[in-house]
Amino acid sequence: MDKELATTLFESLASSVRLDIFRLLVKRAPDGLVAGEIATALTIPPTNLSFHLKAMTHASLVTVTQEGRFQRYRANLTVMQSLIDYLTAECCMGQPDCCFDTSASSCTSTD
Amino acid sequence: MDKELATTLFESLASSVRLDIFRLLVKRAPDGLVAGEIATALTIPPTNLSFHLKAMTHASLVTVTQEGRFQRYRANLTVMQSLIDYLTAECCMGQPDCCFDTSASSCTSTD
DNA sequence: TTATTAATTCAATAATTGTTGTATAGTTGC
DNA sequence: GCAACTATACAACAATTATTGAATTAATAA
Repeated sequence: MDKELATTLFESLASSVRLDIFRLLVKRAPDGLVAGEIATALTIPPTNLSFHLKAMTHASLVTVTQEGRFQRYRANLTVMQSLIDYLTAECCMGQPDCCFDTSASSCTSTD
Repeated sequence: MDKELATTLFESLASSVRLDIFRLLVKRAPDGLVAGEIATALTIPPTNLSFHLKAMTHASLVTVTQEGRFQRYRANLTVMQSLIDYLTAECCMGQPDCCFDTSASSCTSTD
C-alpha cells in the first residue's frame, strides 16, 4: 500500500454516495450485486451510479464481472484490509500504545 | 463513529497534502508541530496550509493548542483508532475471515 | 430480425474544493 | 508604543468533482 493508492482509496470512501455503495456491497459479500440492484437499493440514477462505480473500480475498491447483460460488483475486501493495515501503521508510528499490532513491521513507512 | 464523521475523516485523508500533514504529525507524536514547522517541512504556502489545517481540525483529525503566537497541531490518534475500528467493522460484515476481530461487536453497523 | 433490457459514454451544467496574494488579528520583545 | 513575527481571514480565481438527460453499446428474448 503506497501513499498514492491510499489517497485514491480515501477519495473513494470520502463521498456519502460511494460509502453507501461500498457498505452495501460489503453487506452482500461475497456475491455482490449487479448495478441495477445497487441503483434500486440506494435510489441512485443509473448515470450517476455508473460514474461512482467507475471511480471505485478504478481505485480497486470494488471489482466488476460481466454476467450476461448485467455487471456484477463486489467489494474488494483484500484491498480494504490493506488500507486498514496502512492506517494502523500510520497510527502506530511514535505512538505504539494506540495500535492493534506493535510489531516493527507495522511501524515502517514506504511513502 | 457514525457515517458522517467517517466520511469527513476520509475527505480529510483524501488529499495528498493533508495526508502528508497527518503522517508528519503522527511521526512527531505526541508533541506535534507548530504551523510554521509544518509549512517548512512540507514546503506549503502558509495560507494553503491554514486552509488544510482548518479542514483537518474541523474534522477532528488533528487538535490545535495555542502557544504564545504559535499554533501547535497534533494528530488525533484516538479518532484515527476509531476510524480503523469503523473500517474493520465495515470489512467484517458478511466476511469475518477478512478481519482482525471477529467478535459480534465489530460486526454491527450504526449507519 | 426486432424489440426489450442493462449499463455505459457523452455532453452540458452545477457544485464543490484547492490555491494564491493581500490584508488583518494577535503575540512578543525592545 | 512600536516593530517584528506567526498565523489566519478574506477575496479572486483555478481546478476538480458531481449530477443529470440523451444517445450509444451490448446482450437477451420473442
